[in-house]
Amino acid sequence: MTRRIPRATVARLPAYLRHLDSLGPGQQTVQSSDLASASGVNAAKVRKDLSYIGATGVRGVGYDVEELRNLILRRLGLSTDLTVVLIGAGNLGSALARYKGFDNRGFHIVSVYDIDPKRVGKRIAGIEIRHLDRLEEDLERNPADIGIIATPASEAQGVADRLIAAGIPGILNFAPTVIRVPPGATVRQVDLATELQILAFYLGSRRETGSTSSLPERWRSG
Amino acid sequence: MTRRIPRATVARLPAYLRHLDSLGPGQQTVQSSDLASASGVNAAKVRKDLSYIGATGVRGVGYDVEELRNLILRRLGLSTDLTVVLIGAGNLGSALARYKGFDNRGFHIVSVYDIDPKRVGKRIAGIEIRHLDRLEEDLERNPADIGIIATPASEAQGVADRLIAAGIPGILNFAPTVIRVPPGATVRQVDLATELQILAFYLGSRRETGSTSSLPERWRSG
DNA sequence: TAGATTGTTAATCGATTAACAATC
DNA sequence: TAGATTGTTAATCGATTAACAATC
Repeated sequence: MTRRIPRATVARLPAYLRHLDSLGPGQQTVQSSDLASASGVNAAKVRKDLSYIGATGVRGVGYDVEELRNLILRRLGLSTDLTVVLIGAGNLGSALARYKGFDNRGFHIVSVYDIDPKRVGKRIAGIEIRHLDRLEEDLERNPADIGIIATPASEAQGVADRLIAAGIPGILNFAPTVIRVPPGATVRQVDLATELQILAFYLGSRRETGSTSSLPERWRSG
Repeated sequence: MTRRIPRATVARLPAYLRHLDSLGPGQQTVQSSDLASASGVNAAKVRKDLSYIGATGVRGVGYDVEELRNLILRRLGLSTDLTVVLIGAGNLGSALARYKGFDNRGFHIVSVYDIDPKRVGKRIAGIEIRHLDRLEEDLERNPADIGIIATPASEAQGVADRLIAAGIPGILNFAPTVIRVPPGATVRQVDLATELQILAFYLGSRRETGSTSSLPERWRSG
């Protein structure tokens, strides 16, 4: 019954969810074409994605918004809230600790760790910064679902090893380095500078081909 | 000669670059297998990627580190530094303004904008926060290459429209909403909560299949 | 020459899309 | 019934990989 869900489909489900959340309470149904234009894909792909997760719509009508929303949440494993520990209370780590988009969507940062004595003991967004030495004992008492790494690159692999040894199955890594985890654990990598570098490539090719002049009138500069 | 470089290849070039940058000055050559293990892909794929950008190695030896580094930089359009404007000096925006990884890799944030009177006039990382009303006149005087959007979702599309009308060809969007740009312009989307949601899926399937017990000994918790 | 590693082919795999029958 | 939209097939496209000849 539940076939394997392709990676590319999983990566699009949050976008569908975001669109469903943006609809007013009056909107009881949604069409594949709506979801498609709201998430920048083809309508056929939306229907295929939804069929992978076992969603069924009504021909001539569309999909029930509430039902679809619940199904996506369930399939993503978000039926219950998840707890998160954050390692690294520097510049980026502090911003992540304060970021409202996590709590809003059911990800609760329960503790923040650092090794800098100037930071340990202070609070960010109401959460006390604890010394990284406490990580294992804390996690033994209160297991968490996800670890976010916002340390310098040099520390990232070591921190990841400790998180996984302490039973954390999933890591979101913001340090600009690839980290290795054993089978069964999962990492996702977000590298901010890499995003700009990829963007630079597409600007570069645009400049070379001189495609500025092919921009529609209203978009042209000057 | 220069064939089109596949999207997936472009997305991996920054990872190769990062590995080359991590090598000591003693390392004059690098093998496809090194690059592969450092960036989590197959060695054949590395060689294919490198052949797309026109890199040539020496059979039995490998690739020249310095030459390869320069070639990747050139192909990504990073031979010269790029200028960046940042819109939104809130929590995340401020962290991005202070993020050292941008400047280090040749992306210079030249100005920061906000509409909140409590923020306008203050400084982050030495850069004065200007009122968003000034955006167009500033960009006319000093064109920029990239705009980073770190506003609330509700403002993101409007800001993107203004950036593009003012001649900015590339946007990195951190607001949790899809933004549309005309052909010729490029957007990349980074949605922090989406990353956690995708991660949650893989934890979920792990829990269901009970694969904890298949983890190698040293990784098991407890 | 012997050993090593590239460069490329060909097979495979997975994702995307057009198109249309099914059916509300 | 007529109109609309799903669900799925089949074709296409693009990315990945094993394998090995080429060659330093």
